[in-house]
Amino acid sequence: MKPITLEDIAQRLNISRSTVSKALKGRKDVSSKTRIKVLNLAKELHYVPNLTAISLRTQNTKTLGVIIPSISNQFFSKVMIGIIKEAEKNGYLVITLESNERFEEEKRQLHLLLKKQVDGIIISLSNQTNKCDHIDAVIQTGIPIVMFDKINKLVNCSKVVIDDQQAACNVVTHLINKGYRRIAHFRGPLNPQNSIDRFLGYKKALLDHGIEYDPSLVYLCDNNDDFNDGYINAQKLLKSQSNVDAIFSVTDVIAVGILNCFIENGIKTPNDIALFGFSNWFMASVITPSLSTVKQPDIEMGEKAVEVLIDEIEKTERKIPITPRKLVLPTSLIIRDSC
Amino acid sequence: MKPITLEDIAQRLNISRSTVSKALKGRKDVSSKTRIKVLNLAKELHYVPNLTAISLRTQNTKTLGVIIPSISNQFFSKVMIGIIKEAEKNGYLVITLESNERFEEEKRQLHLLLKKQVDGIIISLSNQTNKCDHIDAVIQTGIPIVMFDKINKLVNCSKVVIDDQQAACNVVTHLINKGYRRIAHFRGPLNPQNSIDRFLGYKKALLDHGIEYDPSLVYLCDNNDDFNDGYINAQKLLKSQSNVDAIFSVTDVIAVGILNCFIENGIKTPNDIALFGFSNWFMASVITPSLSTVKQPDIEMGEKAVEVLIDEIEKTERKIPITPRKLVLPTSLIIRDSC
DNA sequence: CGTGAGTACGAAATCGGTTTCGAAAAGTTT
DNA sequence: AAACTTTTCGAAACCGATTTCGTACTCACG
Repeated sequence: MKPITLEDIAQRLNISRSTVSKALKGRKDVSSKTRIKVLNLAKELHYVPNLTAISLRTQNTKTLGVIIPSISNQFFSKVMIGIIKEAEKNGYLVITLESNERFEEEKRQLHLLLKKQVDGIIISLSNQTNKCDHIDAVIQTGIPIVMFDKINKLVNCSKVVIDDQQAACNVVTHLINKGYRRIAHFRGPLNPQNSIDRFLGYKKALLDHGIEYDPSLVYLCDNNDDFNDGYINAQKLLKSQSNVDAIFSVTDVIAVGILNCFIENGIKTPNDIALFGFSNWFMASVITPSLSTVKQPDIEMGEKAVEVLIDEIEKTERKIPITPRKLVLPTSLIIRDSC
Repeated sequence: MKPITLEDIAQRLNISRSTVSKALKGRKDVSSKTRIKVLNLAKELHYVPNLTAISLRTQNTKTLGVIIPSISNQFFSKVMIGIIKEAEKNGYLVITLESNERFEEEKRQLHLLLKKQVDGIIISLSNQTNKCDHIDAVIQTGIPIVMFDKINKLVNCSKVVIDDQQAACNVVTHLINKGYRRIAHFRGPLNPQNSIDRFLGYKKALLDHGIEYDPSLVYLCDNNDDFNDGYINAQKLLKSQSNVDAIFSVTDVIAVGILNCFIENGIKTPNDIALFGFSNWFMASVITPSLSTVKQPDIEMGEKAVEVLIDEIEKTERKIPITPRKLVLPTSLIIRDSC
């Protein structure tokens, strides 16, 4: 069951394979008579061009590489939907890798993708990543790379993000306007920019409203996606007797952990302590009480990242220099029963 | 920034590129003197072989294709983790596509992967898929294909599954042993085999214990992953006054929808109506009451699928005929507060 | 009828490797 | 020293396309 090649078609028609190639690509230095013969025979034999050969010749693979910290994370898997769909629409396929929040993996996988000669790369950094020499190295090679969500500000490449600081500030401002005053923050890991930004937004909102920032009200959740981190820190908060009346949680999953702890300890939400999440996880509307949260574009973020990336790939192919862009996508607050 | 080629190395050493190739591959018709010179220079220049050229010559791409119905589904994204990790371990990269539960998409994407010349394909069928001519066509081409979870029994290829019928039977048997008698089943879509099997397991358990099967106690949830389907059908159940004392739900997400409806209507679980889910969704242990469910291998299922697939790929390359296998992975019941 | 423009096609190079085969060079045996 | 084996290397074919360039041919026009 060998696939049909240009040569096969050429032989059957007693012409050269260059003519066959030109006929199929609609070049004009082929008579319409031969063109039609070629097209018909190609269809009849179910000719499918060998993409590997084309890649070797044209030096592009029509393949994109993606590295994300976690595949089973609801947000990232939604982004992947957008990436894959938009890529497919433009004739690209997507190779996915998972860094598992580890820097060394991320670095190794980046090399894998370069070796595989993908036309471009989309990446969201691991929590461990604080140096970006590996990203700079990619940029040096001339292969376009786009970062999204978990970015590093210092790297000179295109980025697709939300304004985490502004969104966080909006959340806390909303809580303050509702009358809450002792607002705790369950923050994410120390390293990632978006976790930092959400924390800074929290501080900024307090400052803007003349509320003193109290470091003892900030709880560190090392793993954004583990509700246990929320649960355990919520226990600490309850023990601390700190009179907190609201919590801004870095993610919805952490918020669910908090809520669980509150239910077990008879704390009523929002009456005793209000709660605000982040990400609009699809379960946020289902739990009791339903969780107020920040709606964050996910599929759209993937689509935009691909749009930017493909634009840069095409520019690179046409030797047009690329200038890094930063897309900031809008967020909005979803107010539910938890505050 | 052109990458280094064999030719580059050959020229600098004044030897031919065939010798360079042979030196790098450790062939024995190269003197150790030249071999060492080549290896050193290759390392010095950071030579990276061009995978596209190798693919063209060797006729394999070291790439696997995966088609799943939904990427953001917790189960499938876990399977993807296993697939990607195991593939990477064996020197393969993975292209992922999402059929979005649509037959036409699935068919089109299968063609995309063939065109891309992946070495093998892993697929979980969409809900719409009931004919498998497109799969048979792949088998005809000689490219190994492995189905997992949502399979079609009639297709003659390797499969990695759980015993849905047995697992469902175990669930309902457990409920019966606990004293429940009017057990409803919230079933999945009519088409998929696993949804059928869970339904059959439900019926079998009733039969085994002399409980009459009552079709009016079966509720159809067209979308496994939409808790609203559970919510709405739970409302119907409450209106029907059917005295149900337990529900076996086709998925945990549906079960959460049911639970939500019960909470709103003051129905206590498990006291008024017990509840049993399926899949061990990571939230199942967090909700109140925590949900009894079936623990189903996910990452492992992905790993096994890749193991089988790569074995078949290697056999195919060595012209060894492949005989389709069926791997049935074990499941277990997790008993929590909801029953 | 000769010349120039335009048309239609193929040979060959190219992409970057792998592999076969033949030949030169070195070493071994009689 | 002749004959034979082994080692070492390179030319060339190959994988399947694309693309440049040269040539043969047709046609129109002076």
